[in-house]
Amino acid sequence: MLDDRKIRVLCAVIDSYLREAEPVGSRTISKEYDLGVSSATIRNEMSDLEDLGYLNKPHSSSGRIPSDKAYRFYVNNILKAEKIRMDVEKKEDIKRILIRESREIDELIQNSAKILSAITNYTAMALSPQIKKMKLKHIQLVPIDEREVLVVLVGDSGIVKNTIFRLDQDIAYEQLERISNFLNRKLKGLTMSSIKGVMSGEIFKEFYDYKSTLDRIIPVIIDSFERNNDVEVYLDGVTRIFDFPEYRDTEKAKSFISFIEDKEQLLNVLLNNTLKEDIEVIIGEENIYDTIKDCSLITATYKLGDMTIGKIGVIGPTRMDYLTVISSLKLFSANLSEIIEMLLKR
Amino acid sequence: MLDDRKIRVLCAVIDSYLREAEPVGSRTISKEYDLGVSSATIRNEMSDLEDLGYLNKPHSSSGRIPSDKAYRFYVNNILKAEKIRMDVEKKEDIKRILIRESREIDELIQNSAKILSAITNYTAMALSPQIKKMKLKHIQLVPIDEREVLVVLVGDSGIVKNTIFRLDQDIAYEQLERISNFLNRKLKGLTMSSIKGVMSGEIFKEFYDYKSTLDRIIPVIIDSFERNNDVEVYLDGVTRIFDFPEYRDTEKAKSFISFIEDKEQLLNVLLNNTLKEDIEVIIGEENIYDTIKDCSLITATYKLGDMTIGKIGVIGPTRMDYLTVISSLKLFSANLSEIIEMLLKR
DNA sequence: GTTAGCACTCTTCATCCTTGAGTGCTAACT
DNA sequence: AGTTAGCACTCAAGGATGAAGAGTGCTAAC
Repeated sequence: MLDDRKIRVLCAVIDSYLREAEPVGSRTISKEYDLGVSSATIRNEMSDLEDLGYLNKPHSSSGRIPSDKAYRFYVNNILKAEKIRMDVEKKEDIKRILIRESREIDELIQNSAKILSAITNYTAMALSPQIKKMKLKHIQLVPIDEREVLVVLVGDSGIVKNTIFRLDQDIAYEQLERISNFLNRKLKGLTMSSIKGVMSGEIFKEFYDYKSTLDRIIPVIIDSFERNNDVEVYLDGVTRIFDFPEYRDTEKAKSFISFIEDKEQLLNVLLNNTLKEDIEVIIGEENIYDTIKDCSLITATYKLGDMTIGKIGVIGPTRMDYLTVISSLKLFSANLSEIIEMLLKR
Repeated sequence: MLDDRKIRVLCAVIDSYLREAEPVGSRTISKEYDLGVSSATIRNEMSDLEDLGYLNKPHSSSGRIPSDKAYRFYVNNILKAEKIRMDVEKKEDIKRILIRESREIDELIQNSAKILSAITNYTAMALSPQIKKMKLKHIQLVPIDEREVLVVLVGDSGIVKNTIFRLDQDIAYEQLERISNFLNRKLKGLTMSSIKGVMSGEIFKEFYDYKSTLDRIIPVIIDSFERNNDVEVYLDGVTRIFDFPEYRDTEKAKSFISFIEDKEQLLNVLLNNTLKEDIEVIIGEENIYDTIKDCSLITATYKLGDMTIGKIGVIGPTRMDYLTVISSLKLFSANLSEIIEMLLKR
């Protein structure tokens, strides 16, 4: 579709624009990029590229800037093909820092966002592990007093969730103990999200003696999962957006930050998409929210074993250093998965 | 020190400037505030007020704007004296909403910040209850497997803190059980912060049989308090700062948001100060951080019983609607204390 | 197909001027 | 002695103008 020279011109425009944040003229390219043709030829090529939708002009006598389509082409065809390989040394450096600074998983995720933002100079965000995907390692009912019971759920990633609930009738300590043991036997090893189905089903039949008690406790436990949408989103470097000339305008900065501050939208954006690819790049208009249609969002997943349990990503103007961001993210993706596994076996 | 007319002029300047955000001229005052004197007289008064440090001029031929000293005078002498009384109806409205929307304490605090920001149009922040001030209601050691133990601490406000720790030696279930009971007996009712002292002291003597086990467990529990500085800060309406003309400038907005985003600084500011007054007003230069020397910060406390356990506040430009903010905060302070008590007795 | 050359477009920036709001001072008034 | 009117002066804000510069698109020649 695009011949070789058009691609080289396009890449030159992108490269220049990524660095300078100014519309790129034909003369700039002919002087600074060794394409072996004159500015007039490049002018013609750029005109073609504009017709094809890869370049835009802010006004009739200005240089060109890359369109979303250009960035998409760049990411899919130029970057994917070549040179994104991991800098092993850098990876290990970061790994060392992360391990040194992080004692718990949430702290690890938060530190990752911090370092990622520092490395890339963009706003970074990271999702804490999703508890619904965890396997249950232990469940315990702890009596606090005659009327209060604490349900403690421990996941295999060491994440703990607890809920206190009150009963309208006393429960004997031994009874709780037996229910605790029973639930443990039945539920241990299941993923948190599958527990719901099991709980409402067979358990009652198998453990009929305690039906009246279970009747009261189980809804509480299920409810605790229902409400358990509290995946934490860690942000770092929010104000870096101000460093980009495209956000000099207060209105734009405001709408960006409003978006970032809205946890719900942020979760939608981070969780909505497929999780199929390890690295996902969403460019400008591809975003589902209008407020960030001039932003690009790049996310990577991290895993526990072979299960994807969380995400880490970067958001910034579409004029983004895709190469650096993507390679940084690959590195974080790998590191996080490794460190989490390590933390758990510690 | 200030005669009556000077005070009236000063109040007029403040009133006008709070509303218009523009330097106030003598003519404006003589026309819009019924002081019964001509603009020339007001001009003389304003000149005096400038000499006394209550007014400033952005440039030699502009109107005056109030200084920090003026706002301080206004808050201390004008507002304190009169008209800050609680709008009981409004208080009850808000109380109803808060109760309806909040099931847990943390949710309550977060919702409070949200509503406070919506009411005042400033950035609101709220501190979750400080766990160190809580009384311990229950402590439980839950065995997860042979080498792992979960320590669960339940505070009297229902806040739960847990830490998993690993032992280098197996512990029998019954032994844990007995330690658990023992710790409960010993520590229940103490404030979290006083536990540290007790733990490292007498316990060993009284329970010598378990010394070897306690030796390993206790440091972990203490450590969990040490690290337990994780008071949550909830923010809401961060981007409202953009609505104020004094923050049109991107640099200013950036430094404000950088400050707000830095949890550590924020905690310092919120916790550093005395807690003596129910309502605390910090104006401009009185702030300890340079980045917010053109902001005012108004905070209120909320209590559990007679113990102050948290704070809620508002931050914005020194040109702030002190009256509205202070009366709103009084109302939230009262509501929060009442609702928390209610939630706990539920 | 490529290139040089040129007319044309459009933004940016500096300069200049006008306008208007506001002050400070002085002299007259009560 | 305090108050006021009047006036000269200052300064910021806004609009108009014009030159400079970057860039394009087209044409004609290579």
